[in-house]
Amino acid sequence: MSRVSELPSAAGSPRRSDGEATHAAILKAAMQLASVEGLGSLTIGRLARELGISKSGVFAHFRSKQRLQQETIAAAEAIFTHEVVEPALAAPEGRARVEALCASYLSYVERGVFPGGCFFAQLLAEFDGPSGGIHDQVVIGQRGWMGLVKELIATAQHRGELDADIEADQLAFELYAHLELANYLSTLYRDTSLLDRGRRAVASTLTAASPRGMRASEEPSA
Amino acid sequence: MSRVSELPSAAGSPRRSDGEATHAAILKAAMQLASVEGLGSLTIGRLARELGISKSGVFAHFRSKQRLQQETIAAAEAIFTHEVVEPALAAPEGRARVEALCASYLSYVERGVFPGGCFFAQLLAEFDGPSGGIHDQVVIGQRGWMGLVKELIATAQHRGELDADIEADQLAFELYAHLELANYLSTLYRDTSLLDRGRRAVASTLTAASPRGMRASEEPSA
DNA sequence: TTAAAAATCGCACGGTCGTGCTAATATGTC
DNA sequence: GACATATTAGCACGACCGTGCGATTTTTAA
Repeated sequence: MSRVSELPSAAGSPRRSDGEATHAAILKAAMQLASVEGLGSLTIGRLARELGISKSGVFAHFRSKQRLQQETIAAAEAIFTHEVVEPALAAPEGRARVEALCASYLSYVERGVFPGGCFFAQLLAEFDGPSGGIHDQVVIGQRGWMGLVKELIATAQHRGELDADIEADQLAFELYAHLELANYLSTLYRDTSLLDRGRRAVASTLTAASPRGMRASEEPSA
Repeated sequence: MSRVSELPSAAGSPRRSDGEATHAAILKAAMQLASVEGLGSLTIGRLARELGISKSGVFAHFRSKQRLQQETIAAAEAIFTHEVVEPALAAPEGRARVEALCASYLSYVERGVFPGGCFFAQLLAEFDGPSGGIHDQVVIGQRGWMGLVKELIATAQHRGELDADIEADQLAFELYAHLELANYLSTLYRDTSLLDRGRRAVASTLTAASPRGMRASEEPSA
């Protein structure tokens, strides 16, 4: 579970403890840098400079730049899962869990888990062009996120807590859109209060998706 | 009106016709490249290679890379205004104009006016960090767009075509969010049918924002 | 304690970047 | 047609990029 950075390397290499620490330190710096300036401006020389080690010292840990990028994404995924997905799954199944996921995402942006806002929103915009292997990795991650949102919505619908006549895909799109733009604007303007627009948008979208007959009172607890 | 690329150069230089043509060709290629791979990977050498002219030939037209970036953004703004804003302003004032703006934006993405989707969505994500002068230019452009959406909404509210109790800023945020995500996803998956999610999201948001008493029938013409 | 191997460094390579400088060439004006 | 000058090419520079290689240092297991 906690062994994240094990892409297919595995076998004949007993890692040394100091090496593992450096490896982790590099990935941490890489995630911060990439979340602010994008994976594209993630540079081996720059990481080395910032960490006070040599370029070769950094390079030796990933034997190509692509590998460094992949591991950075994987490490960020682990953090995202821990900071956003797991807290939401702790909420009771159904509509509450949908709300928890949205709240959890906005809080993750607000707390500055990554200094440049949501790590994956950055990726989404950066690799919309077919830029090789990274593009596919981004698509897979995106699909997973969208799938999760949709799944939680569908469950809420089965429980009668959201209008079952609304396509889950469509509702997922709308919630996702609010989360993303809240992230972008709050990052661009460096103003976390903009996240409240996202919160209100999520709330009003969910209100509009309440099952028929449960309307008229706009909010359950306002 | 059509003289776009006149940043403060103006005075003592009567441009020659061939030079002006090259200048325009460079900007065209620059916009295409930047919309697909971002302003960051806009490179003088690469532009030269693609256009079959020398690096110095490109460089001479903008006397710094920053200037090239600024002019590229300015040129893209002109196209955006022509392709999105002006058609919307041709629609009758009020709610219709709000709908026209959203439709016009999504159509602009769909038609592939820029090969990498919306030029400014790319910028929004790329310069969320404080990366110098370009950042400010992006903020200004963003503010202008958001202001336009908000203004059209406010007008529709004054005319009683949208619920005046909803904050115009909030409604603008929600519509904008749908447009942006539709752009991102359709670009990422290279599937323009994803834009229909945006269209439906816009429609349902506007329906939910209809003035009180005009509800119950979900769509005016469905 | 010693030996194997992992971690790190220093150095070098070819490539591309942005940017100057000078020289050749094309255009538009008188 | 000639002259001024805008345009473009050619070349060089220093900086940084990713990547390889050998030497050195540090950890760890026998």
